[in-house]
Amino acid sequence: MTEHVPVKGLQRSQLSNRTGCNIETIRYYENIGLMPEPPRTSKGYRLYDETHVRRLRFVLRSRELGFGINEIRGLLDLVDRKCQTCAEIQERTKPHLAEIRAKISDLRRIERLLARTIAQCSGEDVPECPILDALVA
Amino acid sequence: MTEHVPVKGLQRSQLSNRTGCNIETIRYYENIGLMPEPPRTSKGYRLYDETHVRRLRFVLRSRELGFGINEIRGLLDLVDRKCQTCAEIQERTKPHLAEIRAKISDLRRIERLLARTIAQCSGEDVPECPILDALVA
DNA sequence: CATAACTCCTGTAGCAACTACAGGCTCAAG
DNA sequence: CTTGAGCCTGTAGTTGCTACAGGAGTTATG
Repeated sequence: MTEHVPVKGLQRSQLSNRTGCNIETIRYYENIGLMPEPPRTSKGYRLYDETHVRRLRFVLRSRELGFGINEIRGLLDLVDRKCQTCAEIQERTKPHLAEIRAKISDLRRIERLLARTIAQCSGEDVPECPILDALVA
Repeated sequence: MTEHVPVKGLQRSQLSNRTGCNIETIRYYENIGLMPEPPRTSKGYRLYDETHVRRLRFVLRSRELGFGINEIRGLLDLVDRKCQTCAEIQERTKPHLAEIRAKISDLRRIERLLARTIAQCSGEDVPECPILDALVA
């Protein structure tokens, strides 16, 4: 009369499939407190539900948008406290956007430099490449 | 009659100052084989010279351009073998440029998304922010 | 019903590319 | 001669995962 079949709920692999999140990463997010500890079966298996799916999607989406773990922690805080306002969210998001724009312009600078250098390179079988010269200089 | 004054050469802090490289990073680069082991004084102090300055500058410049440690190892290999050709260098550099361009377009996608979302946000003191909605959806 | 194959559990080690610290010497100056 | 700086070493921490080892439970097939 033991209930060895999960009455309802998703196991880790199912949550993984639903969200596309690596199965090990789920446990990792739990360990660092981004995901709440789910209830367990009598044998200790994790049992997730739709709230976990939503929360994990939130986390994954935020990561995709380049938020760091701590930034996400902050966003989740706002969500959990349920007293978020547009103003608060903007406050967190705008500096992040600024960071991303800074990264983009960094990379574009690098791109221009690299492209220019490669263009100077004959691509022939001769030694003394202008790319290396640019690196050494 | 012991020579306790370094006859010639730079200590770690001086190499650090000349190149702007963090002093601990220098030892790190030595450990992983990007920098050669320098000669030592009788008491074990490292003694660098101008070749080390040049090599470290090469490494730092390459890092700035976004090359990973292993890519730099490859470039240094070419330099050391002294048989590099333009063609070889281009071969290593072009895929790297492609990577950087890919990163840029990723970031720009994120930037557009984030900027659009923030624009929808009233910035007022009301709850239910479209940014969070975008994240949850 | 036995056994193989699968999933789950835990803790821990590894990746990049550093950075920082602890504990011990050496060295130059006052 | 003592003080403080700078050097030495090995090791741990950082961020965001990913992967493995070793054990327990569960499912499928003969």
